[in-house]
Amino acid sequence: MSRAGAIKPESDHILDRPMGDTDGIDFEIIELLFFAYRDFISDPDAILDTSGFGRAHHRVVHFVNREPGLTVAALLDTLKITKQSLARVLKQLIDSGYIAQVAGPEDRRQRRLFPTERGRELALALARPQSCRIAHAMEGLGEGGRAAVKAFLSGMINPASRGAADDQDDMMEGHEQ
Amino acid sequence: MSRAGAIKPESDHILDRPMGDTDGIDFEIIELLFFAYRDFISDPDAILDTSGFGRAHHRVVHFVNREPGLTVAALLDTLKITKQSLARVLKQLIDSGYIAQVAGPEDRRQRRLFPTERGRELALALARPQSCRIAHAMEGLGEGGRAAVKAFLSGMINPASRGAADDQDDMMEGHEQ
DNA sequence: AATTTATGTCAACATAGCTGACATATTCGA
DNA sequence: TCGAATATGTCAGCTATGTTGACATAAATT
Repeated sequence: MSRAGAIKPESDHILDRPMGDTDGIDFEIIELLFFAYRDFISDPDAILDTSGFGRAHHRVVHFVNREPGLTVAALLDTLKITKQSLARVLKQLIDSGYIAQVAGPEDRRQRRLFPTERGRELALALARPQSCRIAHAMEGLGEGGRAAVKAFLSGMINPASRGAADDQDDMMEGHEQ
Repeated sequence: MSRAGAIKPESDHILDRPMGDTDGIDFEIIELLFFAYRDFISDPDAILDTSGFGRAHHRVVHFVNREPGLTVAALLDTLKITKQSLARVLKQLIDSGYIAQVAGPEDRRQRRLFPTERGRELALALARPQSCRIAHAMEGLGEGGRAAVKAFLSGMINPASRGAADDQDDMMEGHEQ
């Protein structure tokens, strides 16, 4: 038994009872998600530290490798950041030879983004430990369990922000290409 | 040459084939986690924006409410940040009356952290939409599916960093009373 | 009494977001 | 054809949140 017994709240109305699963709130899953995601990104973070890049670079390299030829606008939409924010990391990735730009074949204002071999290797190196972690977390789950995990994660995503993860259902403004 | 010109790939060896589930890497779950977590924290973010706090405050308020009376050292260990980083947000939360400090009953060097009523309300308000999102993502899953989700998330967490989420198995150095 | 521990604090710095303003090339519409 | 809209780039500065390193203080430990 730990805490909270002997301390003396002064006048400030202090609460010493833990916020538990009263109120019908699922604190267990909330915290599991927090810790799971934190450790999930710690793997690539360790690699990135050695190469001088950060998480922002990771995301860019990842999505460019997943959808070569995507436009800057599409990438901004996926990442939900501003172009000024993207510009900083994208420039570094281009200058270091991880990503290349090609003027759009039809609309030459566009800069379509492609990975170089180097960029592909980086993306794979970053994804590998994450995939291992996922495989480990999945082991012991049957087909139904794996399906449940996917359904759960999909259900956590805002319907509007369905990005590259499942890109059927690409509502109205499909003015890309 | 202010901008990178009419770009042409020429010699730079560009890849135009998507990085797919070749290589045995589970990109689908990697991306589902990315989008799920991003939308998961967008709910509290929206609330925090209106109250002048950020994600860092959210985490502090959350864990202090989950374990009233925890020490600064314990909180640092859970959050895995430096004390200087914590100090900034903790000071604001104390000054605004969301969290109170009480000298430890046995070791008076400690500052044990407790939520005020105000702090409890904030923590609940932040947790509520997240819990709703989780409930929505879980609906349609049976008992087995929910268990699979928990097992999966637990399996994603580093064994060493088991924090408040499941605190059985609180290995050796249990000098935290 | 000396040391260690728990915490606080100052200063400087890095990353990665943001807004606002403006430039340039290209496409599109009147 | 010309002017407006679009896709992108860029400059400047701000904020939030993390980092290191150095040092201060009070309380516990030896």
